[in-house]
Amino acid sequence: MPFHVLLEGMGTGPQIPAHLTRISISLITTSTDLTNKVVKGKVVQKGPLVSLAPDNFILKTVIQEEDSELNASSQNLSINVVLFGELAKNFSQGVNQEDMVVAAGFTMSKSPTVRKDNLHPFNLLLSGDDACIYVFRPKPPPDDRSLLANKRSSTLSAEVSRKTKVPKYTYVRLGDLTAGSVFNVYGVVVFFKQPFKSRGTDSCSILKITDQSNQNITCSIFCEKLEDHPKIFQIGDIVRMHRVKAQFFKDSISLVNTFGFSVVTFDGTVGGAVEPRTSSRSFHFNQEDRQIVEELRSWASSQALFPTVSAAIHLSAVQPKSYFDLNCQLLAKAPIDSTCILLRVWDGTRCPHTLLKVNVEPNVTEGPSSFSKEKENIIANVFVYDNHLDCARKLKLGSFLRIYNLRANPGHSSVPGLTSSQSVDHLAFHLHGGTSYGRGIQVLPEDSLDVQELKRVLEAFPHDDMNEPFDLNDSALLEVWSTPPELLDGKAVKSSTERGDSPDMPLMTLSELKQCELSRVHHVRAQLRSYEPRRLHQALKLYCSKCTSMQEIPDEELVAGIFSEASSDYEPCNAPPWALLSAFLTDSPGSPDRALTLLLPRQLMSEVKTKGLIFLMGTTLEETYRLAASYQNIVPVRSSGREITLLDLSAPFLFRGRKRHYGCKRCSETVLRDPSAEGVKVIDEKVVAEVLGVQLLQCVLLMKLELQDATDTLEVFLWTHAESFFGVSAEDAAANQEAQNSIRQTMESLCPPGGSMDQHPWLDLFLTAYQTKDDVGQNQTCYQICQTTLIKPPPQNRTPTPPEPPPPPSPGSEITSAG
DNA sequence: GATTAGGCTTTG
Repeated sequence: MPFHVLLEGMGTGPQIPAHLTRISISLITTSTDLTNKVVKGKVVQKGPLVSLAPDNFILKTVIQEEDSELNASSQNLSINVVLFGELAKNFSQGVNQEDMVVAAGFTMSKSPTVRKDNLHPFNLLLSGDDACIYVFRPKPPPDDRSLLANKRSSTLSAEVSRKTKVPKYTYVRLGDLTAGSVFNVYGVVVFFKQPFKSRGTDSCSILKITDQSNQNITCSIFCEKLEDHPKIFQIGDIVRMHRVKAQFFKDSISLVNTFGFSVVTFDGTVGGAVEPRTSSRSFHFNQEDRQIVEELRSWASSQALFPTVSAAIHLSAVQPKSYFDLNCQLLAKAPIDSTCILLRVWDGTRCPHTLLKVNVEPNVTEGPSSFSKEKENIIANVFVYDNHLDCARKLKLGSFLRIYNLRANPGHSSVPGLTSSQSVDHLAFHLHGGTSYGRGIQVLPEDSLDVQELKRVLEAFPHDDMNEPFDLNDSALLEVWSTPPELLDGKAVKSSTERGDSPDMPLMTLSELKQCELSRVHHVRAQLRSYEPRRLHQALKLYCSKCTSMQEIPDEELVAGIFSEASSDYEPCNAPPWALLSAFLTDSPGSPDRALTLLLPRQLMSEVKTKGLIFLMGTTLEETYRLAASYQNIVPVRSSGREITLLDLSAPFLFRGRKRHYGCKRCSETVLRDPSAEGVKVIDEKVVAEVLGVQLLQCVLLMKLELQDATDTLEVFLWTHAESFFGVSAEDAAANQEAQNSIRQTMESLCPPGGSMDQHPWLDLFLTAYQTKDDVGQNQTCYQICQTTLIKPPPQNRTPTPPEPPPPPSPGSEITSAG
């Protein structure tokens, strides 16, 4: 188990093995022997958990060594730690900022961000079975002694509890409650009300729960903080509450939370994952709890306690005048008046009834003020009233919501702030004031099934380039970029731009731009002060248009490892009927004999070198590269059992000349099939990907530039328009030296190394602005270069750059580097 | 170790 919670001052429980010795972070160098070494430090920064593929995560954190007796110097006491896989997930869930941790089983790599973050020149990498994190926790209060467990990790808590004495919680059936006493209970939610502000100091949630004793018990939960309330999303959810007091009210027993109260919620779906939802920093959960949840689920499903059909429906199923729950994504919002906010949402389905259009001033709209026509047609306008305003204001654009007890209202007469007259059968949606019927809004967690389903549907909708240049969510983008720490926890907010429709877009200074509203294209003239990454290969990323994830190009070593592992695992296997198998032994010097196998699709054999494709098994990465010079398409394969399969998708699935093509691990379902399908004239990467069930990753360029004019400096991204900016495709840049040289020369001409700013040419650029928000609601504005094409001067015209800006260029296609 | 509310039969 790579992740342990240690309880301070306790002699029992997991311990750091005695053979491990601690070294100071400051002493880590390439020549340090890392065998059996650990480092200890306090978590001073914790980045978000970034999902690279299902069950493959990455997380970056910074730890700082605190005690000075170990330090040889006070230099380099803080170090970036990158965690992979399950460990990253456990860390994300179980470790908080300020926690003291010990890392073991790490490897090192050079820190690419050392110049920027001034941290240790190396990063610690924690991946694989040897990697391990120990977390120190203060001794728990007597009441919860030994009950610490890691959030959401039942196996972990089981591990911890086996080794420590656990005074068990006992749970009482709802039929056995007696007034005046405090109990721990489990129950199935049959009714709930979102938390609302009470007249006292707290918010109040009302829920009604039941269990096998068939009692319906009303619970009033008072908590000051919203996050401490039960995280109930729907009827049928299961709650576990500790320390609730039973009391009589109106001839029946009800429950109220009391001191030390805690609550954990589970989805009620039979057979679903038992994932605890809670804000508790520590709680305990073991096999017995899992069993209780599963018993309650199956009991509830046999009882017809509530309609099996969820109250949540898609917009496509909405009936006028009905009440329903809606799972949706928030695209924009605008205040209407002091009692009403407009939320613009979609769920990717088309309502059969025409949706009401609402005209709102663009300058009061948060998010894009308009979308493409097609998208507008499926966006629902939701008017949110009164007590729900507080919650609505806090919602972040892009978040996934469940809106409870929404009313589909025909006509516009009841809609405030409208001037346009619209036909009465246009539907508007209202979340009325009050909390009856569970009315309210919940933000759905990203990992919920509802959100996963929503994302699937929304991704199928054609992307709206005009308004959403960033298909990728910003937090993933920022993470790929090793962004400054202040942005690391930034949550994604929908981005927006509009094409500037004025042919004479006014030029503005950078400082004016910073004051300016979003949702516009801006025209600036500036010099390039610096850029990142300095090494071009680091600017190349792989982007999946399906799941919109962005990832690094796997490094050579990793890929070579996959090849060598695959070739050493060779077993004799059967050729599929559509291919000829041809195997021979290779005895390249210095390596043991290996079987090298060619698999030739029969139909393509005659032209295998010209337009064909071969499957290759048993070669090293280097051999594959060499062979790729002679064959049009090479798909590396391996034996698995007696079958032939593709390699792990961390490796390229296809070599085409000097180009390598990668597939998305998350979105591909690979299968080995005959590529020589009838009617295919040219076999290219798209055809091969399609046949093999691979979701092709697109090679993209991503750079960060620092601009400067007389008034200010500004950091901007160059991404979606990078290829047209350089006039070079990212794919070419990945495969061909000439293309790389061209980009490098361009960057050097815009930002001459070692030159003074006088030698940096002035650039006319169009920029789009978009916004991210951090957890405390602070706005972060980001910029991207758009619609700007670099026009290179003819080579004979290599004169020094004029210090004065060039004359204004024609719009749309922009100039300019005179250097 | 007080207080809050104690579902609902909808409405802009």
